[in-house]
Amino acid sequence: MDQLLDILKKNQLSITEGRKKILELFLESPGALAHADIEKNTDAAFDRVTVYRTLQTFVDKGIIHNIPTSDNSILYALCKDNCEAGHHHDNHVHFICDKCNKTICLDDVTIPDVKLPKGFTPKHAEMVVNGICDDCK
Amino acid sequence: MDQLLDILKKNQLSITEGRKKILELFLESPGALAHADIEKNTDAAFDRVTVYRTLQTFVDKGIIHNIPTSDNSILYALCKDNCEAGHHHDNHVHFICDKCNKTICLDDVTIPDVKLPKGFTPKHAEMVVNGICDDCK
DNA sequence: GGATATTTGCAATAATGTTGCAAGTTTTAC
DNA sequence: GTAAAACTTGCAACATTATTGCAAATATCC
Repeated sequence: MDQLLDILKKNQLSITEGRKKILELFLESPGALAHADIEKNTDAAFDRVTVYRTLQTFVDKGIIHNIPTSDNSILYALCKDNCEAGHHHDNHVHFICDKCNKTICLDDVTIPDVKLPKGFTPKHAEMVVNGICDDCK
Repeated sequence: MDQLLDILKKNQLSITEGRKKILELFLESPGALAHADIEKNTDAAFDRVTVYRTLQTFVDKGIIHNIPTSDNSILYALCKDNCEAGHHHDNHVHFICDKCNKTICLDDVTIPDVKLPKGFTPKHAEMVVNGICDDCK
């Protein structure tokens, strides 16, 4: 309960119904959420625009991060505590289950470094693995 | 010139203006292309629908593959020769330059295996690295 | 509690992607 | 080479997804 307000306050965001509800969804969800999931789970209580803006705000503040997927749907997931605005520590692997279609943050699996060709300087890496998750095995 | 027809024939596709032109763009381009890039570079000579369908056909045949990006735009890039329908060998890292915004296939950099938690079975992995490319360094 | 700042919802608009179908093109078979 | 069959294209209509301006509503600050 307090965790919600805590996160919003720490990021200097006004406390509003929409932000509380949407953040709650993320805290409850084991995996990542798409915009559509959020609309569904809030019974369309909030305008689509509000959802878009809230998600964008959360991304800007580093509360959530987005996950690239092979089918190019937009997914968002909670960042770990040590994420700060503009400085995500989301260098973990994301797993998408082919069966239940859930996206799971594997917080303990860090993305390995790769050796790039000469002249290339890496800044950030993303890694997404598809397969069968623990629940569906 | 012949390379174009070769690829189309090998994949049992009819030779049409649209397919030739779009495939030519991929052969000429050093990096990945978005649907918008293709429309721009063909002077809108082909209907949007045709471009969508052509890209889909190429993906189905394994001529091109799509690349997940953090900003969830859809990018397509040529597959290496050994790609076959349904069996892409595109297990290489993609690099997106923060400066010139180009996406480059690092064909020689294979995606490393990661150790997943118990219960997770991997099927396929994607890896995208952001940074500065060889041209912009 | 009231002034200020922020957020929301609505409306309009833009961008993106999909489907059915008739017309046009390519391929195949003769 | 030609005609039939198969496939591809363009158009129109539609669906979905995302963005912006602005007035009304809400939250914050004092």
